[in-house]
Amino acid sequence: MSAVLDLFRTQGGRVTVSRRLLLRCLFDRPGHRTADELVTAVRALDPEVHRSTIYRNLDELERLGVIEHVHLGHGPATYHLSTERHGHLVCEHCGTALAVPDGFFDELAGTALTQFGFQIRPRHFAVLGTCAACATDA
Amino acid sequence: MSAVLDLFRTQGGRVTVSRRLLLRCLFDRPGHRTADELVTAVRALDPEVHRSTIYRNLDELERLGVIEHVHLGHGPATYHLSTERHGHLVCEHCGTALAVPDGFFDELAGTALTQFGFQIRPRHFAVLGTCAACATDA
DNA sequence: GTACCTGCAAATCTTTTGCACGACA
DNA sequence: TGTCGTGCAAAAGATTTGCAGGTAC
Repeated sequence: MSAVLDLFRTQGGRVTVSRRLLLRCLFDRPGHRTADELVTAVRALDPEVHRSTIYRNLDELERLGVIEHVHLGHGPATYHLSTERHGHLVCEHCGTALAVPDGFFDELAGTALTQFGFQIRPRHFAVLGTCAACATDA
Repeated sequence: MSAVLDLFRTQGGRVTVSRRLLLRCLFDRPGHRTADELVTAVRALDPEVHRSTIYRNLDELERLGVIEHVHLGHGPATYHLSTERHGHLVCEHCGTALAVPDGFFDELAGTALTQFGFQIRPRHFAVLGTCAACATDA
C-alpha cells in the first residue's frame, strides 16, 4: 500500500487524505466494491471526502494499474485490486457471482487468437447464465 | 414480421402504430442498434412516437423473445433480432465489434458446466480485448 | 509558490415510472 | 366498452465536469 503512495508521488501526483483513505478501504477488505460502497467506507473514516473525489481517485488508481473495474451485470461497476485477478460467472436469476480461476478462459483466449488474431481480456465483463442451484429449481 | 404482430395479439397485447414502426426498423436494417438509434429511426417514420414508448416496446419484444439486448462495452445497450445470434469481440482501442459464430463459446460452456454446473449465456456481454490491427500498431 | 487536488453544484447520459388520456379489439 | 398502450413530465441511478478555493511538495 505504501508502494502505491510512492507510485502517486513518482507520477507527479500528490498523496492526500482522501487517497490514503481510499487505499486503506481497498486493501482492508478485498473483493468487489461498487463506487457507492467505497464512498460509504471512506466516509466512515472521514465524512468530508466527496463522492466525486472518490470517482476521480478510482479513475486515477485504475490508470496506474493498481485497481480494475469489472461489470458483474446491470448496475454499477465494481472495483477490485489488480492483484485479485479472476473472472466471474453471474447467475441471472439469483445474482450470485461465482469467481472462476484465471485459467478458466485460456481455451477461449487461444481460439480467439488463432481464429481472429484477437487478444481477449475476459475479465472485464462477467459471463451471465444460470447457476446450478437455479437450474435445478426450474 | 407479421408473425411478431400475431405474437402481440395472442399474448393479449395490441398492435399499434409505434409497435409496427419499431418492428419495421428492426427488420429493415438488421444489426445492433442502440435504443437512441431506434428512436431516431422510428421518428423518421412518425415523429409522434415517444422515447419511453420505444423503451417499453423494446422490453416487451425482449420478453416475447423477438429481440435481445447485448452490451458491447460501456455506453448504451444495443438491441438485435434473436435470429441474429452471435457473440462479440470488441476492441478496447478502436471500438470495432467483431461478430463471432455461435459455436465460439462451446468449449467455455462445457467447462463452465462440468466444473461449476453453470450454464453460460455468453452473448449478453461482449468480450473485450485488443484486435489484430491494434495489436500490431502497439 | 505553483501545480495539483478537492468540495460543491450542476450537468450528463441512459433508462424507468406515475399518471391521465386515447385507441385497439 | 374495457383494457392496454401512449405521450408527457419527471424521477431515477451512475457518473462526469466546471469552477473556485485549498493543500502537498
